[in-house]
Amino acid sequence: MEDKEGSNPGAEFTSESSWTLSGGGPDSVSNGLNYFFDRESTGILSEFGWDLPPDHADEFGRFAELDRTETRRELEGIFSGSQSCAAADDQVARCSVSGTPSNPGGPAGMSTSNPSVSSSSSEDPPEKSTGSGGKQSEIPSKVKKKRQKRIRQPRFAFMTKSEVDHLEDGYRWRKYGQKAVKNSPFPRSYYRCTNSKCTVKKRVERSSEDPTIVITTYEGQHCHHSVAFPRGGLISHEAAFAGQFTPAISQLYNPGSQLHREIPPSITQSQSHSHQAPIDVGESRSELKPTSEPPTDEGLLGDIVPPGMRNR
DNA sequence: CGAATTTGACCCGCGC
DNA sequence: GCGCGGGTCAAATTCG
Repeated sequence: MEDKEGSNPGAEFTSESSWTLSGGGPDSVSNGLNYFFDRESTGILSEFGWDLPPDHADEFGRFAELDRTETRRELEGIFSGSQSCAAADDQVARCSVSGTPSNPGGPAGMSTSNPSVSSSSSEDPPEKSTGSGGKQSEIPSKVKKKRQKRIRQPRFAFMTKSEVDHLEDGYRWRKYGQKAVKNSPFPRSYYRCTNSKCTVKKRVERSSEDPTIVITTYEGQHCHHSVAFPRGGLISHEAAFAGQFTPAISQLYNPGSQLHREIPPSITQSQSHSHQAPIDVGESRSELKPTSEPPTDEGLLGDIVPPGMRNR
């Protein structure tokens, strides 16, 4: 079986190591590592709840809100056609966030407005957790209970060059499903945060195009601390994050700007991976394009604070 | 023994 | 309206 992600407590999980995606890994896969950010990814951060200065947000705010349909389609499109992503540039990946269908305010709202919004979209789903939606086996196959409508929450996908599927991100996840992915020999795994109050989910799959690339998609925001970062550290992490991020961003877009909030869920992993990058889940495949000149900052995303911590 | 994972079935939404 | 594929559930199984 596989080692459970996040199963290892923060003990050996220094904020630095855990959130560092740079290919620092002992066995980083040969090629380069690091990851790259581009406009989209930054926008995503914002969309996902990481506040970016307005100007920045605006600058990177090309993340149009997507209605559920688009969202889903884009997302699926990207994944099913992950080739596009991977193909874009074997070294580059991107991320994106999809809008929250049920949330009129849309992702944008939650992003820059206020910290507490984190729950705005990620909380409403009374749909699950309680299993409300669903038990079906317990009912006669003929009288199955209808599930509640699925409520999509903002998503944030990352492409990571890694040999392991399970990337440490400081949270504990419970696998609740696995599905074969069309056009891909690799299955997609579904995980849910083990925190009962947390509705965050994530999907993990490998790119059919490049098996070394792991695509991790997060949905929702954590409402608790990560295992890796039991408490505090927010400031420092923030600072660190901003400090490390800004350069990269400014490098590409607008110097002087800085991130204000934490980082998205997971972007980490402790094992072998050579690089990771966010994927724009909300963008159409056709728009996926490699970043012109990806920064090679190894610490680019080191020291990140998961969204969930922002509420602290 | 409790927790996590596996796995098949079922539901839902979308495209045709 | 139908079929397909994604996403989720939960019983069974495995693991610590």
